[in-house]
Amino acid sequence: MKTSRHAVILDDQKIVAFSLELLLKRECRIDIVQSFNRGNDLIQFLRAFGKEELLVFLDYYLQDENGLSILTEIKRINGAAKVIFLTGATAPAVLASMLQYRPDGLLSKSCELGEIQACLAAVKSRQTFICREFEYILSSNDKRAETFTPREIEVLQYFSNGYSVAETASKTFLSPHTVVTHRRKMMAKAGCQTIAQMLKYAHEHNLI
Amino acid sequence: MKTSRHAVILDDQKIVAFSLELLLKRECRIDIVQSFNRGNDLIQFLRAFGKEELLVFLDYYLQDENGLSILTEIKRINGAAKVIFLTGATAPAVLASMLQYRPDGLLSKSCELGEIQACLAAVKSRQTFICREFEYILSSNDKRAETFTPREIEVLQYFSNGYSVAETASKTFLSPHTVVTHRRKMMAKAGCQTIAQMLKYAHEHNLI
DNA sequence: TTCAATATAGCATGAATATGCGATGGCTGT
DNA sequence: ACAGCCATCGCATATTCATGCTATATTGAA
Repeated sequence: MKTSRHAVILDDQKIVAFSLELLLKRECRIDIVQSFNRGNDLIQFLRAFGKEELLVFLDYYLQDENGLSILTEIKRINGAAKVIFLTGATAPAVLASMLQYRPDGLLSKSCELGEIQACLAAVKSRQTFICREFEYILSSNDKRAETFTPREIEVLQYFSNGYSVAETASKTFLSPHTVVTHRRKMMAKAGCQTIAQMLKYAHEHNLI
Repeated sequence: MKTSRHAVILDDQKIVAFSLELLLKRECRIDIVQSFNRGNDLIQFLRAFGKEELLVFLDYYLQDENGLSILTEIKRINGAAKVIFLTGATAPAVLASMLQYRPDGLLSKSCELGEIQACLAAVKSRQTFICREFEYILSSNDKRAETFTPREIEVLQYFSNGYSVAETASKTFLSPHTVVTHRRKMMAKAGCQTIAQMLKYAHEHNLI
C-alpha cells in the first residue's frame, strides 16, 4: 500500500518551520519534509515537483502575504496535493474563510499531536479533517455579523498591512481590477468611503 | 566543564512547543527539554525544580497572558535560570519593553537556527544575546526617533478615525496645507508611504 | 541670543483612490 | 431551470493622496 511520504511546510517563522520538519519526520512517519518561508519559494518548488501526491502544511498569516491565495495557487499547480492549514489564527471569520477554500485539513497550532496524526489518516482516505478546537469555534460562530466573503477578508488583510492595490494584486495573483472590486464591495457593505475608514471598521470587528 | 543540559519552553501553541522541544534536543545538544503551554504550569514546575541552572525559552504572546510578568516570576523563583525570549513579535515598542525586563536573550522565531546556538553560547558566558533581526529593528527604531509632536498625534487621531485631509482641517481649524504637512512629517518619521501604513504603524506603537 | 524644533501655510504634479456602470462565469440551493 | 451570491475582469472620471520645494512665526533650550 502506498503512503504519503513527502511533505512540505510553509511558515514564515524559520524556527517554527524547521521545528515542524522535525516533528513530521519523527512523530508522523513522513520521510521527506521540506520547509519554506515565503510563498513564492513554495510555488517555485511545486512547479518543479510535478503532479505527484504531496502533503502541504500552510500557515495563514505569513510575512507580507496570506495563505488563502497560496492555497488556490497550489491546487492549480498540483491538483493531487493535499493542503492542510496549520495555523495560530482563531477568529471565526478567518477560520470560516479558510474553510471555504476547501483545504484537506484545518489544524490549530494549539492542537494535540494526536490530531495531526488523525488528520493525516483522514486526508489519506480523502476526508476533510478539522481539529476539535476549530470545530468548536466554527460551530459557535454566529453568522449575523459576517457579511464579508473570504476573498474580501483576504484582500482586507493586505490593505491592513499597508499594501496598495497593485501590490495586493501581485500577492494574490489577481488582476488589480478584481482587487479594486473586492475593496469597493467591502466599503459598500461597511459604509466606508476611504481605506482608513475601512481599516477602522476592520479593527473594531476583529477582522484583522 | 559543566554545561547547561536542562531547558524548558513556554509557548501557548502546543504543536510549536513540542516541535521546539525536538529542535533543542536534536540541534542544540540539550539533554532534557520540557514544554509548557500555560504560565502557571511552568511556574509550578520551577518551584519544584529548585535553584539549579536552567534555560527557559519564553514566548511573548500567550493565551490570556503575557511573557513579561512570567519573566519576573521566573527570576524570583530561580535567580540562576537563564531566560530567553523566543517570540514572533516584531513591533519595536514590544521588543523594547521585553528588553527592559532584562532577559538573557532575545530571539526571533524567524531567526536562523545558528542564532539559537550562538545565543546559548553567549548566555553560557553570561552575555546578553539579541538576534540580528531584533538588533536591527531596535537600532533603526532609535534612529527614527519617532517622537511625534502633539499636533501630529492630534492629526493622526483624526486620520485613524477615517477623516480626510479636508475634514481634519475643518475639525482642527487648520489649513488643509498644514494638515498635509503634519501628516507627511509623521510618515517621514515612521517611514511610511501611505495612510494605511501609517495606521498600521500607529497601531503597532499604541499611538491610537 | 542664537539655534533647533514646532506650527503654520503655500504651489505644483504625478500617483493612487473612489465610484459609476458595466460584463462573464461558477457555484448553491430550490 | 433558475435565482442569487461569489469571484473574476474591464473602462472612465473625479477626487484625494503623496511628495518635491519653499517660507514665516513662535517658542524653548543651549
